[in-house]
Amino acid sequence: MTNQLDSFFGAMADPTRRAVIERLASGPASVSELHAPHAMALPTFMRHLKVLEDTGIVRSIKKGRVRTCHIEAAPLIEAQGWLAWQREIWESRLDRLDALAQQISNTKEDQTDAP
Amino acid sequence: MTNQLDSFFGAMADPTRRAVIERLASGPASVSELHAPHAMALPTFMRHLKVLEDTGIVRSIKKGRVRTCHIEAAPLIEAQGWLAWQREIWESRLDRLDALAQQISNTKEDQTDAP
DNA sequence: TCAATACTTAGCCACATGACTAACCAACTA
DNA sequence: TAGTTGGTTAGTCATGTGGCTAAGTATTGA
Repeated sequence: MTNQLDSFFGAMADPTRRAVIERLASGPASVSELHAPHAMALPTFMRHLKVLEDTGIVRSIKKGRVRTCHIEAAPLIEAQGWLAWQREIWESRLDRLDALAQQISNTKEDQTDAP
Repeated sequence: MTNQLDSFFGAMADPTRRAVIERLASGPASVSELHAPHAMALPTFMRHLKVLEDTGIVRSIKKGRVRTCHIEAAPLIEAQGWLAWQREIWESRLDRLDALAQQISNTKEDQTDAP
């Protein structure tokens, strides 16, 4: 279960791989098209692609000698969800602290007003 | 610039570190409190904490012999923003494809209707 | 059919990462 | 003040990751 997030975040931790995602967000592309802007050997680049495919972020089909890649949104949405969830918990806690702080300051006011 | 995302995603790629975030989302805690549920040596755990601190996701203050940690939302929000941005591009592209598909099917209807 | 194209496989190397133990320091507490 | 608690530093080790070259396979176009 957490394994999904492990490999997703791991995949996104590399700038080359994030660049591939950014490129693929605007439409499918072949391996060499994706490789072109990156100054590294093709086999090295292919291994980055493999990481993305293994994680399920990218899918590809080979037709003839060309492999075309496209993006798969599900893992991206899941990770975004996890982050949103954490943020929600964190922010609701801040709200509670805020409420508590107000409560305390109100009590204080009562005390100073009363006698 | 992208370096920020690099280290953030790298930090989140480990289940121990994500568990720490999940714990800290519901309030600050000391190192030993954070360590307790994890079956690993303290120095090992401390290095996970260091990764989180270096990335700016966690801050800590030492008072006496106790170090108390709390979460810092900014990097979390930034990463969420990046994911949302990618998703937006991807979805708007799907919308455009959709519109294009409709346009084509309309043209087809016109053609079949006309003669 | 032959050469170019588009990957693919195999194998190597350097450095990063995650885990451990052992020993240490500093601050409470009895 | 002596022991305990809470954290820290140092050093070792195995595995993972990102990079390379060299050589191989399968399509495609001339």
